[in-house]
Amino acid sequence: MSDAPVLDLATIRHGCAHCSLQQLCLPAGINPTELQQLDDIVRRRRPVARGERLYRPGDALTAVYVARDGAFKTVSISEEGEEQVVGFHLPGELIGLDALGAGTHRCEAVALTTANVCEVPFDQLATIAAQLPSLQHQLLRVIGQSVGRDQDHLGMLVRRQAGERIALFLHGLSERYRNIGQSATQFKLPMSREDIAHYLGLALETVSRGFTRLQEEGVIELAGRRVDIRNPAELNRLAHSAEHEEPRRSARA
Amino acid sequence: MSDAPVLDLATIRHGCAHCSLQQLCLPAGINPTELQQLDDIVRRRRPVARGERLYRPGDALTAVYVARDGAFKTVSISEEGEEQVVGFHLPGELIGLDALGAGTHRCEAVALTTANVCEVPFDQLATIAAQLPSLQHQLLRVIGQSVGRDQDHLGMLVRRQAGERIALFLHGLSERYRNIGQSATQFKLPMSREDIAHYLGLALETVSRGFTRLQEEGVIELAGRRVDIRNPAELNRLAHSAEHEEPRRSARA
DNA sequence: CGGGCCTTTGACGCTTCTCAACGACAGTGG
DNA sequence: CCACTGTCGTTGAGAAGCGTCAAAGGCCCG
Repeated sequence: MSDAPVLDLATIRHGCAHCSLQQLCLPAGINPTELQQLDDIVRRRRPVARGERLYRPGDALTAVYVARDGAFKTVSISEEGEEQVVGFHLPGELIGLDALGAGTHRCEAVALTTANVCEVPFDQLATIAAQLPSLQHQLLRVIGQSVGRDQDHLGMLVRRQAGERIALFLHGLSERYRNIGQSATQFKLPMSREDIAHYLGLALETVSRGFTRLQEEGVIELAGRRVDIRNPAELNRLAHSAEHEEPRRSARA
Repeated sequence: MSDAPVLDLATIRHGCAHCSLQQLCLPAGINPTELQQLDDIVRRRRPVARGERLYRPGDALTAVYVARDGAFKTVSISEEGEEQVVGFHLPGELIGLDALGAGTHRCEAVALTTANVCEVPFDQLATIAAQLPSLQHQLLRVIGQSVGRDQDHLGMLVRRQAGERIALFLHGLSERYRNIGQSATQFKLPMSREDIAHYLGLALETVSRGFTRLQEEGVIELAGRRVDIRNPAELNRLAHSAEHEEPRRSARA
């Protein structure tokens, strides 16, 4: 009783003011006194276990969520029971916006790893956002960024072939890790090949083959879910230009 | 000079209070006195010609737009110059949210037909939304609906084959026309086959073949861009279940 | 009435899906 | 400590859907 896990308490006690994600999350750009108001409504939850859900399809919109660490996927289930992965969510990226339209969630949000999550009651967030222009502004910005990621996602799916989608996926993930201050070249994929397939609109075998091919070409090094990007320039090239083009002589020519 | 086109003036003078889209647009659910505040900032523009753009990629976010009639597409251009149609926008659906994240537009918004547009200066909208909780609420709702349409779009692209995507597209369009009080079974497509292809992630020839096939099966009647949905139940079935399944005996069995 | 754009249709090749089996790895229990 | 079992990932072979190229027909607008 007297000694709960040290790390958890430390994390939980720290408010937004001490959070390393502060500048990427809702608090970005709002001043200290305003921050306190936001902080007051944020609930910091105990770790969420891998596979746990923050909400399910049909649940009423009660809160939006942000992971402080770990990763989530949001999934919509088609009528035939097939999973469609709508998005992956790294620390600092808002989760739960799928309920903004109808007031109930369209997706479910599943933890891909053990994760610590901040829960922001939505009504209260809307209320104080109305009082704090900078928070309102930031809320819209964060929503907009989420829309932007969805559009990037769309861009991966339309008229791109498998290898290109996979390069784009790795490249995007790499950028997002860089953004939150982690290594952009070495990381562990929090999601399975199947999740990636359902995200990219491919068969999981195709994803696996694509990874293998990138490894054979020396672009990445794979060990299960560990990825090491050996040739970021080439990955970038594969992601942004047609694949059939022959490899360039020099990296930047 | 003294007599401008009658219809335009009539439309322009009518404020939100007299607009048939009132309940689908930003004013939904807000009271008459509040409506006036919103109305005061809305600029109603002269008709926009087919092919005209409301904004281009890189433009600063100055306003969001709603068509009162006509239709728009939002397009993002890939580095290779290929068009990707991000969305189609019917009357009452907000246009311009792609700039929420970064403050500059990612897409361009092109009129597919001659159209009348309301332009809502974004800063002013944010300001009065902070003062009017019901408007703030509705703004978030409308943004959420837009996110929802994007997710529906995503759902069309992932692991669905051509015929299914096309059925889904027609079905969704039909629903949206119904929503704005137009016929759900007979309408003129405002966009070209190529636009549809770029929206569905298919080759335009594949779209054309898909339409032809639906016509051969008696599901729709085609005459250029005029569509008549003869068998909505079957269209619905094609859109929501696997295509390979043999046709059902009765409509609801 | 002419021109250009949009749409349709055909034939062929390739990417990717499907089905199937095997291999790697981690957690579990003996 | 090791065998066991289930999940996950890899690899192979064959089929099929779709993209590509090509050409002709139709519609709208000037």
